[in-house]
Amino acid sequence: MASSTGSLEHGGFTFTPPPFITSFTELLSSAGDMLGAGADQERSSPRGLFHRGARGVPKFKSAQPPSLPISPPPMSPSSYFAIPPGLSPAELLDSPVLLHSSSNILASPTTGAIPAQRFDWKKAADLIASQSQQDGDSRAAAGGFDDFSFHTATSNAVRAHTTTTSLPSFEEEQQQQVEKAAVPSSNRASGGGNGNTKLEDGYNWRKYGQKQVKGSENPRSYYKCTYHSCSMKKKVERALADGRITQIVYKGAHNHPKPLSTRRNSSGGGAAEELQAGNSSLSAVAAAGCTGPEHSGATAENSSVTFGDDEAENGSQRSDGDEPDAKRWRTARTRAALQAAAASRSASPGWWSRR
DNA sequence: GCCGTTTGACCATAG
DNA sequence: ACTATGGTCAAACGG
Repeated sequence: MASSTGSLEHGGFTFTPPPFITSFTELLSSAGDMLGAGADQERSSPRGLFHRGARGVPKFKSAQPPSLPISPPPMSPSSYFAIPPGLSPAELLDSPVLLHSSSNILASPTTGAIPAQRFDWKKAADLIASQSQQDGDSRAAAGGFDDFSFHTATSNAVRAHTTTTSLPSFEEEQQQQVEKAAVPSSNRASGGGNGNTKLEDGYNWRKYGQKQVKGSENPRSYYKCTYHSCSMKKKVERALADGRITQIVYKGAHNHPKPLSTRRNSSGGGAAEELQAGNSSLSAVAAAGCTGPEHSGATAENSSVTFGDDEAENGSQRSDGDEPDAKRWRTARTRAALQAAAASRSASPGWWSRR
């Protein structure tokens, strides 16, 4: 649905990208481009800004050179970000807004952690200004974002953005969100068995792979939502140096509400606690659709669901959280694995022939 | 024993 | 057909 590239609205807070921005990645890439990265785009991204993924669907590909920090446009952040009257900063902490910071974009992906206290707008502006000068690139002018603004909204849940310029792929079931973030490594899941896999978005994730991707010095981790039958996945790129997350790409959609955060996992506070403590950090959101992936069955087709509803849903959701589901899922998976193993022992092809 | 991460290998797709 | 690359799997490992 067209809304997948449309406005973001949450709790009276709306983000409407300009028509020329067909995806947040593009937006983010544009930021990099404006910093002079454009000339290196092809080099840093062998397959271009977007590369073709499976089934010919354009997939996100960051054009950001590995060492180039994502920076905000050289304009006053306040020009496109403002807290609507009646909306407290605390509420914003749970709103899927997009913010830029000097080296990252602050936002809430699906839940929205906005460590506002960590963000220094002036610093960001100064940085971008200096970088623009350094590059001598006129594209760094703020004009590119003139049409880019946050709007405060009053109520209506979803204002489906009926732009007709959305990419077909975004109209399909899969939604991808790209986040650029800077997350203190101390907040990250601490390897081993008890890592907090909730990260900051309130969902439970299980890491199922890691790769060193071409064109980036940062390893990319692959996560799946542990919720039973949820197809949501995300890719997280983390800086080797400090462990900060440099990019998060969401793929798919949650088919369940956000799990309750009242339960603490073995590693300490849950996502909610982290958020409230303000030391978590997912920073940017770039929802490919106006619905967050957390919406039940939120496909691009039925994305006219409200974030507000989601929040309400989260507050009153059933008590069986996702942990049991995760366990069930795990158990089922283990069982399946055992069965497969048994089968392979009797038959012959190994696990590698599963496909 | 449970549960999540790590890691090497395999597969799919694009060029 | 071949190569490069990204995505996924699952055994091994560790807390």
